[in-house]
Amino acid sequence: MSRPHRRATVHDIAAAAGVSRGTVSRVLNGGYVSAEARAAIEAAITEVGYVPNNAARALKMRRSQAVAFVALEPHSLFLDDPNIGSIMLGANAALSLADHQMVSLVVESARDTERVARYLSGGFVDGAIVVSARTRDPIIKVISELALPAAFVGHPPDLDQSIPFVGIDNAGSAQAITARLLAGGRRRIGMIAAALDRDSGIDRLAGFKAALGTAYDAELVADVPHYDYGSGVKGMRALLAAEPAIDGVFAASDAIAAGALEALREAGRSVPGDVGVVGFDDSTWAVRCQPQLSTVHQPAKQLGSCAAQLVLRQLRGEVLEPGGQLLPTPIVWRESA
Amino acid sequence: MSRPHRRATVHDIAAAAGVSRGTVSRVLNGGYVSAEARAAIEAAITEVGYVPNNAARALKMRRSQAVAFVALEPHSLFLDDPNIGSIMLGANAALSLADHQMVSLVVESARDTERVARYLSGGFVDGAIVVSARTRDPIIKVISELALPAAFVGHPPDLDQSIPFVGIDNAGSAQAITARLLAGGRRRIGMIAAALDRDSGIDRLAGFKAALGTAYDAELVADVPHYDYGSGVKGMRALLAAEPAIDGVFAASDAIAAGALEALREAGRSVPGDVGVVGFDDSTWAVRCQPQLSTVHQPAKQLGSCAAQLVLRQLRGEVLEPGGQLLPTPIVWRESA
DNA sequence: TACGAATGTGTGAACGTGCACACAGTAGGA
DNA sequence: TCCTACTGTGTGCACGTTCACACATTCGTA
Repeated sequence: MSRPHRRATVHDIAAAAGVSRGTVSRVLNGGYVSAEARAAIEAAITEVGYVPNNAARALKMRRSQAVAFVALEPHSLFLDDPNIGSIMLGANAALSLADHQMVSLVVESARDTERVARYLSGGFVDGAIVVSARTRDPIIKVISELALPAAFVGHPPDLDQSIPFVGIDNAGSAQAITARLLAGGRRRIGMIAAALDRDSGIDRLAGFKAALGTAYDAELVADVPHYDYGSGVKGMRALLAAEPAIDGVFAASDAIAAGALEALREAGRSVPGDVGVVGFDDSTWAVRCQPQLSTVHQPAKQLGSCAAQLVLRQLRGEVLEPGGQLLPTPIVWRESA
Repeated sequence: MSRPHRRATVHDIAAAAGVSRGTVSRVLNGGYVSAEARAAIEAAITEVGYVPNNAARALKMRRSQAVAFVALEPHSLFLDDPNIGSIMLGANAALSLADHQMVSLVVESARDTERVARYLSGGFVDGAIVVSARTRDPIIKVISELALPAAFVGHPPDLDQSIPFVGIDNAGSAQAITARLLAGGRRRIGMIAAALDRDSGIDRLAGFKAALGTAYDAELVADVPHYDYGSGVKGMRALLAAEPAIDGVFAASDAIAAGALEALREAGRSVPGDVGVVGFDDSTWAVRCQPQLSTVHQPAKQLGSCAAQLVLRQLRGEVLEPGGQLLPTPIVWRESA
C-alpha cells in the first residue's frame, strides 16, 4: 500500500466523539448542536486529523466552490504578455474573497483542449473565466452546451452572445492616443498592428484609422503576427523602409513599442525627437524602456476581478443581461512622445 | 432553477439503450460487451449528451487524474520572473502526456494559504508540484501531513527531506560564470545579490564568493530583496558608489542585470567596454537588453517536466529515494561581457 | 393538563460512479 | 453426460458527504 492509513471521515469523528454522523455534519455546517456535543466533536476532529473530502461534498452538493481560469494561448501569454498575470491575480483575489478556489487551466494543444473540456464538464468547477478566446474555439462550444456559468475577458465578434464579457474599448483607446500623437504635431504617423485575427488587434487598427481620417495611409501600417518584442523590431524596420520620413508610431502593444525603440535606435533616430512612439497596455515594459513609453493603461487586474464577479453573480442565481461591460482606459503620457 | 435540465448519467444511458448500468460502465471502461449492446449504448450516449461526472469518479476511485501546480509567490512570479511561465508549460506538457490535468493554484495571502490547503486535502488532486517554496511554508506542512505525492522545484535547505525535488546547481553555476568573468581580465568584480532568504539567492552568492576566493570583498556585494529590474538599478548604483573602479558585475538574475545596464548607462559607463555584466536565467530579458546578456541558462521547461515526472512516478506507486536531482546549466556567452 | 414550538439527536436515502459478484448461455474436451 | 472455460449481462454495494425526516426532550402558555 502506498497510503499508510485511510483518511479520517465523518464516521470516524462520530465514533470517536460518541455521536452520530448527522451531529458531526451539523457541527461542520451549522445547526442545532449542544455545547457538550460540539466540544466533544471538535476535540475528536483534531484528534483524528479530519479533513473534509471535497470530492464527496461536490458530488452531493453539486457545488465545488471552484472556478476555472482558462488560458487559451499560453505561449504568448506567459512569455510575452504581462497582462495575463495581472488578470489572473485580479480574478484570484475576487474569487478568494467569495471563498472560491481559482484553478487555472492551460491549453497548449488539441490534446489539452479535449482534456480541459472533460475537466470543465466533470463537476470539478462551478464556472469558468476564459481569456484570449479565439473565434470558434472548441472550449467555448463545450461551455455553452454545458450551460456552465462563464465570463470572457475580451470578446471576439462572433462569440456566443449569451455569455457575458468584460473588456476594454480597444478602438476608442487607440483612437484617443493616436489623436494625442497628432495633436503633438506629428505629420507622418504609422502603426505596427498585431494579432489581426483577434478582436483586440482589429479594433486597435480601426481606432487608428478613425483618428487619422483622410490622412490615413495603408502604406504606413506594418502587420505583425504577435504582440511581442521581436515583432516590434521587425515592424518598425518595415515602416522605416516604407517611409523614411515617418515621425510618429502607434504600436499595438508596449512590447512592440519596445521593439520599435530598438529598431529606431539601430536606425539612428532619436525618440521622441525624430519620432514619437506610443504603446498600449501600460505593462512593465512601459517603464523599463528608455525613454519610458506613453501608452494606454489597461486595467488588467480589474478585468480579472470583474470577470470573476460575472461568474460569481451567475452562481448566486442572478440572471445577467447578455452583453458586456467596458472598463475605462486612461492614457498615461510619459517621455516617448 | 438555474439549471434547466439535469445532466445525463449512466442510468439515463442505460434506460435509453435498454441495458443495465453495468454494461454502460463496461463500454466506458472496457470489458466484455457484445457488438450490438455497444452500438446501442454509443448511440444513446450521443443522444442524451452524456459527460461523465469526474467528482463521482474521483470519489469512488480515489483518483482525480489532476495534479496541482502551486505557485507560492505570485507577484514576483508572474510579473517579474519569466521562468515560472516556462516551468508551468513544461509541467503541463508532461502531465498532459500522461493524461493528467494540471490545475495551478495561486497563493497570494494567508487566506489563500488556508483555502489552497483545503483544496489540496480535498481529493480534487492526486499530487502537487510546488514552486518557490520558502522555509516553513504552511502549505508544505499540509502536504507532508497528508502524504500527498509531491515534488518541489528548488529546495530550501531545511525542507521536508522526504519530498523529492528538482533544481539547478545555483552555487556551481554562479561560480562558473564568475570565473569566466575573471578569465576575461576583470579585476574589480561586484555582485548584485538578491532574495537571500531563499536557497537560490544564498547559493548564487556562495558561488560568487567561491570563484573569487581571497579576492572576495564584501564591500562589492549589493544586497537587494527581489530578482527584479528596479532592484537591479538600485543595486548597481550602490556598487558604483562603493567602488567607482568596478569593472565587472555578476547580477543574480537577468532582470537585475537589465536594471544594472540601465544604471551603468545613466552613469556613463560602457558595457562591455568599461564594465562587464553577466546575469542568470537566460530569460527573455537576456536577448532584449542592449547589449545582449551573457548569462547562465536555466532549463525552466525541463524543470517543470522533471517535477511532473517525479509526481507521476509516485502516483504509479514507485517509491523514490529521497533527495533530488540537479539539471545542467550551460553558460551562454553573448555581448555584455 | 395538554399542546405547540423550539432545541437537540439519530437514521436512511441519495449524489454518480466503478467493481465484485452472481448468473446465463455457449462451446469444447474428457 | 458432466465439468470447466469463456463470454456477456444484471444487481448490490461502497466511496464520503449532506439533507429530509423521525424522534426525543424541554419549556412556555392556553
